[in-house]
Amino acid sequence: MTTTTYVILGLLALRRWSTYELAQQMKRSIRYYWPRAESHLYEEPKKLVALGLATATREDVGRRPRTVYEITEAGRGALTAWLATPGSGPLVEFEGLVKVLFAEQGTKDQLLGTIAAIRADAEAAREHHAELGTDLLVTGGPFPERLHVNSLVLKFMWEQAEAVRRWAEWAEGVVSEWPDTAPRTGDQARRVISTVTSSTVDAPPE
Amino acid sequence: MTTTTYVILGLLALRRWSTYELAQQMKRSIRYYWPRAESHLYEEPKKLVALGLATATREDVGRRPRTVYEITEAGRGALTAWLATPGSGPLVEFEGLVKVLFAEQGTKDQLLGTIAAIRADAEAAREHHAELGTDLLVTGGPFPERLHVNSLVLKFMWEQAEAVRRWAEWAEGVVSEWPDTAPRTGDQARRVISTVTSSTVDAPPE
DNA sequence: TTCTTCATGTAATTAGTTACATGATTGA
DNA sequence: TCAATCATGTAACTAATTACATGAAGAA
Repeated sequence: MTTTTYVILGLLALRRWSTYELAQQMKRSIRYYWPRAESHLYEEPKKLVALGLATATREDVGRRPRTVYEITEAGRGALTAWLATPGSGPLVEFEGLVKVLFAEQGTKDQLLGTIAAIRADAEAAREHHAELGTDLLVTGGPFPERLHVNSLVLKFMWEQAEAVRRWAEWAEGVVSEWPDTAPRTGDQARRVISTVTSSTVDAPPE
Repeated sequence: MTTTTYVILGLLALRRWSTYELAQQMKRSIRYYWPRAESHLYEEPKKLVALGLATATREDVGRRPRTVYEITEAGRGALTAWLATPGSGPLVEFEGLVKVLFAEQGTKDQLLGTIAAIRADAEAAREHHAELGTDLLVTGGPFPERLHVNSLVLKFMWEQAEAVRRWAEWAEGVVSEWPDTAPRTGDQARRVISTVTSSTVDAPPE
């Protein structure tokens, strides 16, 4: 049982889904904090069936079969048990930031390009979350009775995207004042770092 | 060549390292945005050598051999070329948030425990970044001439951790007012969501 | 001397990805 | 009726992890 398996199990606790529907639902928001390849999702629920936590039903669409999954009582028990231990904190993989770290090996334009891409990315994510929010407000979404938990998650995602966007905007300003990316004595860098170390006790900046 | 390979290559551009030193350096900060198992780092530089981007030197410590790697000119070229294309945006994997999403399948205490763990995690990360910052200010770090790029990266990491911490604090307040985690009509949730959707044009909240 | 921690890897396993394949449906 | 897209998977591959092993150095 991986976290991915429990994600499927959690969705199955809400209703029965075909695998394709599960994949679509993941696209809607979960993939932003639990990203998995679509094709992988066709494999995962089989584990649940093998463990007796879900049942699979073969249905026919034309001549073509599809599989619909349903949670069992044992499945609900396993899900509740899993919720008892706090999960791991956010794990971030950020290639763009690696490129910022080694920016002196490249040109200033390359660095500005890297930061601009980060910003565009963050803006797109923020837009997506805002649209999802609008949909939840207007239609209530597929599970209107779950708005209370959905709002917690949505707010988190939006704040994350916004934090990235703000950083990128700030970094663009800083870097654009540099003559190039060459090593230098770090007077400005010192000021930046001291805002970080001191704001641990002070109020957040900006 | 994966991003991990380029991370090693980037470090080799700064000086020669033994594999153990590379692993230690990754622990210092890079693993917060490019996390890899320590043992994996012993395999990765071999690829660089095979491609002619680095050279390996066997040295002896007692009867025991160790490998020290050095970048080649071809390696510097490959690194610069890699910096030309903007990398991918932040990829987040956050099991804790999945547990928040399915919180109605568990108890209110479980949810509060999950959020508390997220907060503790974020506070620890923030502390680590602040300590790293202090070290950079006091000693200059191993590469004082690189303070300008290091400050960009450090600020990003700190802001991320702080955003998570703020969210967790806020979520604790919200959830503690709930009677339980059961599904409900979402008046409060609606207010939360509308701050998200509207603040896309307005100023950031709080 | 013994224990612990530092230092340096190897081997086995696995979770996950990319690439591919193909039937069903719908709109032009 | 043709093309595009929706829907449903399978197969092959690989990047990365966990678990293990062991020598060196320093502390008790």
